Amino acid sequence: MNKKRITLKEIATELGVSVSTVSKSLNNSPEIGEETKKKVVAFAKAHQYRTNTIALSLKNRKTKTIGVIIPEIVHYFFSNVINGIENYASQQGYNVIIAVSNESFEKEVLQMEAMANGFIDGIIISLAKETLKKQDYYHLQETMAMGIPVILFDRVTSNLSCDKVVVDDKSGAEAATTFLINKGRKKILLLSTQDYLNVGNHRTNGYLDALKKNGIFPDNRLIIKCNDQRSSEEEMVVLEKQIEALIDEGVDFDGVFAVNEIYLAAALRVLRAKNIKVPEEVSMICFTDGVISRYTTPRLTTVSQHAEEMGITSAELLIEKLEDESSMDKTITKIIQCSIVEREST
Amino acid sequence: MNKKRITLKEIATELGVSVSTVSKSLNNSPEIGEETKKKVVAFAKAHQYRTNTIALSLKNRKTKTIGVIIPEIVHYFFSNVINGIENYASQQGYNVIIAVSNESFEKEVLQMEAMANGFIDGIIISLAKETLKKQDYYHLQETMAMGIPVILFDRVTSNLSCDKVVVDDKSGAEAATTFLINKGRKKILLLSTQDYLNVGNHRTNGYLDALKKNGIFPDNRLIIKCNDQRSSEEEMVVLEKQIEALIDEGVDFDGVFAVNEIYLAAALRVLRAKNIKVPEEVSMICFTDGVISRYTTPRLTTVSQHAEEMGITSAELLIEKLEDESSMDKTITKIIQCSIVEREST
DNA sequence: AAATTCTACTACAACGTTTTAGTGTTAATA
DNA sequence: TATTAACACTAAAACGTTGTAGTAGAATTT
Repeated sequence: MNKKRITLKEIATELGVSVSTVSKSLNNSPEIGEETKKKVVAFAKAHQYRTNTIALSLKNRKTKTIGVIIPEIVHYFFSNVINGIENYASQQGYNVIIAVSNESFEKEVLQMEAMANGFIDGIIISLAKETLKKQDYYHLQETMAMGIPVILFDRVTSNLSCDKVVVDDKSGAEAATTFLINKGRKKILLLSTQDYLNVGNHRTNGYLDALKKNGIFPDNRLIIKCNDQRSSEEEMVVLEKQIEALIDEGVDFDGVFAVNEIYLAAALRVLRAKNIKVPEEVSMICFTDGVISRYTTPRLTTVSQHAEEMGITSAELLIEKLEDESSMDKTITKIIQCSIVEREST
Repeated sequence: MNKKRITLKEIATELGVSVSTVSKSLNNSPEIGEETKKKVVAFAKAHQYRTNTIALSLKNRKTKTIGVIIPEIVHYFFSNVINGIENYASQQGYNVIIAVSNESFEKEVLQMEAMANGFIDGIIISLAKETLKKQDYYHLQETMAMGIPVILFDRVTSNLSCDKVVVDDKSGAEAATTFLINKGRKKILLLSTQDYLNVGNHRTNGYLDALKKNGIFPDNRLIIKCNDQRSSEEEMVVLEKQIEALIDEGVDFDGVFAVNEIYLAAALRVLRAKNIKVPEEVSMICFTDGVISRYTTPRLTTVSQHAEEMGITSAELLIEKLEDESSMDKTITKIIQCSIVEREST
């Protein structure tokens, strides 16, 4: 029960030397004689001296801690990004503080302020849906003005001038759609989100481009834009009903492209209920290479966004900004390419 | 571009008063005259004064930050626990630092040391598989000896005397098994883990107890203990092969109880391939009320461990220890009851 | 008028480090 | 022998707060 950690001062008085001597000995400074150094180091080890990081931070104005704000943590993509960030950061001697905005603008602002006042050297953030809808970025501008570097990932905005890491959503969607077309599919159902989410927007554009390049005229009845509500459970029921209605109305399709695996899983459930064979009759592909895709029957072909790589890249960008003063001025946007993971649904 | 935050000292010289006057004014101390207070507060607001948390932490020896170490973050259960912790903590004005042990003993020790030397007031941890196998808890004892409160959750050990939050795994498993028995099933396949994971152990015992209480003699061929390897992808292939072999050998079963949803999803794939109807011919239930269970066909009936509640409870326990000195001596173990979420697989 | 109490402040130590600028010795150089 | 250099160390400031103790001057009491 040592309760209290020993300090430099205590070691100093105990050993009859000055505080500076102790500090320098422990930092192996050439100013101190070998004898003394040995003595101090031995004593420190024996008493389990651990340098007080807080005092250090106060002195250096660096905390070696980076803050991450994400919309959700129970989420395959975001938890993978965190994983990447945490991996790279801890390897570089940085701690990671996590905050969750829960897709709420207000909470995002609160969390951001808490962080900016707190222990962090820089922030990595993916914007909440509400923030994107509101287009209010004052809290971000404020922390940037305080000299705190901010990295935006995935959910970004062009209204902010800072480093960004994004997925090449459009070309990923184009590739996915083209993938289905190359399998001979022409009537491809798109399950997307509302347009204010740039993610959904880009993916829809990629889909349309792929059709155009292949001389297929888009059919509006085959484009469903899900109304992203808070409760995804209910959202799914609505989506399933929509797809069912489509089939009942006799709208025909031979492929499905969804902007996330949940939407595609919902579609798959409907098709199975209707006894439509996948992939024979309908070929399916989606964004988010998550857990669901691996455990449905058939397993889903997906577009992987390389979430972990995004995390690592974001952390790299931030830590470079933190360690190299001169990198503060320029802002970089890194684009992560998607890749298709083929499974049984195509 | 304010770059640097204003300090008390700067406000003081600017206003021609002392630093203490500024500090006291901002803390609304009665020692200071109303006039001066107003002046200081106005100036501070105008210059966006934000108190420096690090200096405060150094002074108070409190960081208002709690550390969480989990085996994995891309994991439905753990990310939900984090969610609970983060929610409660941020509501109580605490920050949350996350570290991932990746199921490795070595990394757990490293992370623990980093945290103990760092910015945290207390630690919430779920032990890595390797740690449980090794049964080496020195790093935990050491940080506890330093006076840092530690809360263990889910993956706990009786060798450590500290607060714990656990799921009632045994009775949850018993309830799940009984649930199948009540549906008229007698030959229930158990998919569990190696015994050194107390979690798997408890659940196996719950399963056996349920059988015994219902006068069913356990069949060893119906108990599969998966070898938990690093790569869960390969692990699944092995498990699927095992189940397939079982069926091919003519070992008959009419129910499956798995200790997590991945195992059950694997089983479901095999049954579908063999054209065995779920739930008509085989009734299925598993632990982990995660995303997979909601999107398979049929949806899986599960035992929910109330992960978020575990997180909240852990955070409550820790914060109480931090804020109330007198609570430091006694150690509490909180047991979270499971509950069954019935879906289509039973 | 002298003593006491308020009022409205200020000075300074402390939290635990690191770092810059010394300060005596002793050894080497001119 | 006087000067300089090297060595091994110490003192003190600084990082930004807060809280305790102290201090003028005014107001009140005796």
